[in-house]
Amino acid sequence: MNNARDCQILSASNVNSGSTGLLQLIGLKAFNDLDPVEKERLEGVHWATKVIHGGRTVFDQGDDRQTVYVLLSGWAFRYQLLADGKRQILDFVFGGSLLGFGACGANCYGLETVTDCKVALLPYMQFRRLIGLSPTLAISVAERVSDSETRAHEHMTSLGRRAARERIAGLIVELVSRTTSDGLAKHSCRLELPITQIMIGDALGLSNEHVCRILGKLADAGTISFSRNVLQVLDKGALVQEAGLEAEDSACRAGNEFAVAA
Amino acid sequence: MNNARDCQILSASNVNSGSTGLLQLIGLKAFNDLDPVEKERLEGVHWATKVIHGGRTVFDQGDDRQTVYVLLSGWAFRYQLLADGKRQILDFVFGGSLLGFGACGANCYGLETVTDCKVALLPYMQFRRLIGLSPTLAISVAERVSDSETRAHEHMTSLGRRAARERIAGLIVELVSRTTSDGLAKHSCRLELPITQIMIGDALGLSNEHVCRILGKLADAGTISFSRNVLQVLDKGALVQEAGLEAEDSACRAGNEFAVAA
DNA sequence: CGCTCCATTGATCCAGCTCAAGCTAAGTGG
DNA sequence: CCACTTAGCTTGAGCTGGATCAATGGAGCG
Repeated sequence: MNNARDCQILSASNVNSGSTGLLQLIGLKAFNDLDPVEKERLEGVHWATKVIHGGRTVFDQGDDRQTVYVLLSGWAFRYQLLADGKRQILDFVFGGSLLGFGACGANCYGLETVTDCKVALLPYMQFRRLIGLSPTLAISVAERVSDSETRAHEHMTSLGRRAARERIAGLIVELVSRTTSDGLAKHSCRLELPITQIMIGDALGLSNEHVCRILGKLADAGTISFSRNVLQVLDKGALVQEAGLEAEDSACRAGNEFAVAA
Repeated sequence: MNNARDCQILSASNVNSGSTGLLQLIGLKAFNDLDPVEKERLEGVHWATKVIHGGRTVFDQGDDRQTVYVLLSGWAFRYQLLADGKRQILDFVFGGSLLGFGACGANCYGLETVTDCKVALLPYMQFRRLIGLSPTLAISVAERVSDSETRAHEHMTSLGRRAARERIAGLIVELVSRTTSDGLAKHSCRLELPITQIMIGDALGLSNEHVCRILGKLADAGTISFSRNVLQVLDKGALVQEAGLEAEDSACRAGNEFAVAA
């Protein structure tokens, strides 16, 4: 998906691969701007990397925090399960996401891969110590978490106050805008979404049957097509309108506008 | 509500009142453990404090970030509005909450006071610079945001996958456990909740009529009573069961278990 | 080839919404 | 002190969006 981005970052730098996770977190520019002391500290840490196959549970809700992951490539999702087996997908994550970090001692969500995923990882306590030594990293972490919180808030609003059709259109808009850098601008686009309708349902609080019906209706209307994991947005404007966005939310999209002018 | 806690913190310290916001953020213990350099930096910053009356909008969704607030006492809530006027309350906040912080340039939610609120505040850019100078503060911020994200995730799961009755019971359990230090333990308790049924509905994605009916049913069952802003939990066990919790979620409750052993 | 997972379509049902109306209580101004 | 207003609570009746149940049809895969 956005492996392209990873490769760029990797090829643009001459850092040893043990710092890949770090780079994903703070970005190449911030890394180059680091003061020498901090840079040395951060570079001294070796991040393990590993590939996890698709459809695997990386950790479960309730597990003790042992590891912090930075997703380098591939798709995964975070979820919570209820006693009766119902599942809520909290969000879909891909390149750059920080996973497994949190204030309390246990993970409050599970993580499952969708496609094969490359991850960088660090023992939790080591990561913890590291952010105490590097303000730049600490700020990046705060920002990552804040981004994710913002996404959670948008998602909550959809679940609580939007109809099924709006939720689905909204999710598509979100995924397109997060996975492509230019998808937002174009009238139409084509994009591989490795997720099932069941996952869409679990993310949006809908049954898979209903998701299917509504995707069908959106297709009938000529707004999108979605089959065999290939999504085509045929009419961006109509889709955004279906999502009930447009006016609002345009506010919070951009990345880190505030550089830290220390 | 938990003014008690504030007062404790204030009286236990001999710090000038300009640091109140800071103390709420990082806690008294962490403050005393600070290394001298960092402590001096943090103490050099004067936080303004101010009282905002109940029922006021502090900032709107979409407003530029200008100020970071730390809520010292009182109740408020964060919300998002849709084009058609529907409102989603993201969460209720009270003493200790960090508000208005985020990675993007504009606030993604609005903030409205419920009761009169005392807040400590700092210009956004100044706060930004400050966390760049103090890893301890940066970590606190990351943890605050992470706590809030965790709450958002729980809330999302309720909205997406739980029935109205479970959502309402769950919200009550959450509020009781967040506002009291011992309410969790007792079989029954009494507590002033300054929120309306309309707010409960907007938080849980329900109509106020439905909230009313279900509160009535929970009262009929002898689980709670709620009138004139006074909530009584009569049967804690039954309430928790109604919420469909118990097994899960016990995991993520405690505060900061990981001290930074640098 | 058979298994399993997912998508699709139809039929039925119900939780929660909407609309409507009356009630209570706290202001508020004369 | 009372009339009037306003905001929130309560209750009833009917409707509907989306769930549930059931059955069928691919499609990858061991």
